[in-house]
Amino acid sequence: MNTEENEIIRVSIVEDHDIFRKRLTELLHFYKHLKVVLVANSAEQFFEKLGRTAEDNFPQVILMDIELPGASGIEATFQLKEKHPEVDIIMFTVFEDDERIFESIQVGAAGYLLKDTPIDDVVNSIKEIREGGSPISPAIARKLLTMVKSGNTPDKPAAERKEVPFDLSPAELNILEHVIDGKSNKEIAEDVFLSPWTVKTHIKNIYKKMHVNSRAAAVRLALKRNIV
Amino acid sequence: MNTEENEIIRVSIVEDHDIFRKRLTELLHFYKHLKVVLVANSAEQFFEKLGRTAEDNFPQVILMDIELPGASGIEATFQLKEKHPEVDIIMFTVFEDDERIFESIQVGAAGYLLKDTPIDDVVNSIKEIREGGSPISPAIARKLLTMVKSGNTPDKPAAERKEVPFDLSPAELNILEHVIDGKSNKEIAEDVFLSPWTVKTHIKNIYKKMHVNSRAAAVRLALKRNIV
DNA sequence: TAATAAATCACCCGAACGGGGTATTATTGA
DNA sequence: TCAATAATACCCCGTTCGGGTGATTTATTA
Repeated sequence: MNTEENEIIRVSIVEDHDIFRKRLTELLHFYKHLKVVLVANSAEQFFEKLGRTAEDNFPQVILMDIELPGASGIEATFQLKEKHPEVDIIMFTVFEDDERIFESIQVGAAGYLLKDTPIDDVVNSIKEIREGGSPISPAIARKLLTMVKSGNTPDKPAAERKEVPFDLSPAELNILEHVIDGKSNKEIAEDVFLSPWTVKTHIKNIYKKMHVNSRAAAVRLALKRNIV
Repeated sequence: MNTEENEIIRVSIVEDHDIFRKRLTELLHFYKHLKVVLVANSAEQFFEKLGRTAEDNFPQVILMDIELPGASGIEATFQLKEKHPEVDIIMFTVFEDDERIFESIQVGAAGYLLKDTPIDDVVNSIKEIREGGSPISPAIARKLLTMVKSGNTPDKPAAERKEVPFDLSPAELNILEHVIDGKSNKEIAEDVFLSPWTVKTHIKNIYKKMHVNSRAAAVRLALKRNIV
């Protein structure tokens, strides 16, 4: 779409495994149309460094490990996409985990590669994703096909996909449901036997966790992601 | 699963394009672990020949052209799977057609390959499908990924995705979408080039039609009923 | 046990919301 | 053609919301 032949693509690597991260960084340095602008070993460090990054050095493509200590790569991807939807994210994993593929797609990752993908393919994927593509390892593609066949799709059954995103507390989850029902804080307070102030506090915390700032947005997100 | 190293796999080809069919047949003959037991140029001929096939010569894997004259390859796959669910079917196509991918999967095809797939990959796919895999061309895998991302899944039939309850006017529908996006009246007004007062009036009318009295409730109803 | 985190309650403020009106134009359709 | 119906715009008023700040209590766990 927007890639000139010799444009330099700014790449970022988020990976906790020291050796893997170093080797990958070194390898990418051999490709002169790529520039590794930011390397982090955790989501926290990534965001911390990102905050100190100048606009013209902002990463365009991020290779994100799906298994990160602390905030997972999926959570990090979600947060990043909220703020910077224009950034392309490729998830990296050693696993062919069903759930995580869909989760990654849902939070906005466009690509999904196994860690043993040959470096040339990784580099091609970076280019491809910049052009609007969705690079994906063949092994994962097959998995995906199987999932689609069995109807195990993300928008579908709530029953089969049970986990709770945004790690909302039980109380928060409960209150969120009331919000979805269109109730006011006062009404909710009466229902759950809490002070309206407390309900309000909970809702503020829910907003923070979900990265929204209104009831409508919270309802939409909650329903879209089936957390009710 | 059930493949011994030197088992001979019986393969069938259903393809109306004469030259392509012949070339493919010839190519497969070079692989001694494959045996082309049945070649047809249409679904009708295929079933006709199949009826006269002895049990011990029954095809185990079928390479089926998706674009057949008369009954399509999808229709043929459906019928064949009814009678012989144990047969593995790989759909062959020159197109990367969205609908057909899902249709093929739905009727029971396990693999989906582009016709320009290198012969070696075709042969590998035949082996793979016998082992319970789902061979798929990378280009198609990407398409599939995009489809899953956009939620354009076959399980949500196109029909029920479209209906518009509450007979909201186009303007109201438009504004409702903005509400679902969590926007304020003022923001919506700017987006749709209307006065905030007008937006408010519209929203009040939307509430009346939907029998709700808050944004959150409207969002929930709209999403539950797929108005958007 | 000491430090931390989570849950609860409280207050202020400005902005946005929802509900009740009224009025002016099209547009249409009987 | 004339009446009904949208669509548009505006006002008032009381309520609710969202954000910021901070206190107290209760697990939790390091």
